Amino acid sequence: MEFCIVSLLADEKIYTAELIDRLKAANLIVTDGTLYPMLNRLQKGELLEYHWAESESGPPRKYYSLTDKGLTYLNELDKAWQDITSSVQTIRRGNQSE
Amino acid sequence: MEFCIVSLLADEKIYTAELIDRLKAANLIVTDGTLYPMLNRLQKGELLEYHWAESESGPPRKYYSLTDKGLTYLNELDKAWQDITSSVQTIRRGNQSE
DNA sequence: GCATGCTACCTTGCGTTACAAGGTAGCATG
DNA sequence: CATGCTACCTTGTAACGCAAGGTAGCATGC
Repeated sequence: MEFCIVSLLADEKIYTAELIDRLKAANLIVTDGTLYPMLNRLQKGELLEYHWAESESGPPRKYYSLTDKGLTYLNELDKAWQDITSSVQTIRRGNQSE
Repeated sequence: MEFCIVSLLADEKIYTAELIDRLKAANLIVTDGTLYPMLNRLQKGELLEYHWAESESGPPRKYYSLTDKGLTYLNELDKAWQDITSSVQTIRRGNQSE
């Protein structure tokens, strides 16, 4: 999940509702109660930063973007994800019989 | 994790220490404190069954195997895993830029 | 200009999962 | 028969995602 968030923020400044929409478009259902704590945590870890921007219709929004540190972190997550999928593939390869 | 366990038990009767070895061989590190509760849970859900078998050197072992219900469950997990990897791929595909 | 509603932010409590640590007991070995 | 190894299992802890609920800005309609 974190991997997906950080990945989406890699080259775009997005606020929470947009994030949810992007994830939904990829068939990943998440609620805002999941994202807000995660975004705050990542921001406190200096992996994300944000700036306020006014909305045309409603209250202002927090647009998040990746810091340099966050970019490094993304590369680690990317590697970790590759390791996991590779491991699962290894497990599954031995058991094609079902 | 559950997916890996169920997958490994699909065509072999294995006991816990062997399971840990197979997972380790695929670069997945798990402790027995993780597996025992999981195996008991799956067995209570009638997804796994076990039989005792004596060891040549030490106490008897519980050899687990998949039930029919467990096989159905494995197919669900397999589909779920494919969905997730597909979703992550979609997310990543839009962000090759870093 | 005030009430209503929508949007966006955030918090709290719950269930689940994986781990570390510790505990019991069978069996073999010297 | 004492020691050690193996195998089983439990307990407490931390992290994660979700559901539900809560605050507050801004727009809209009367």
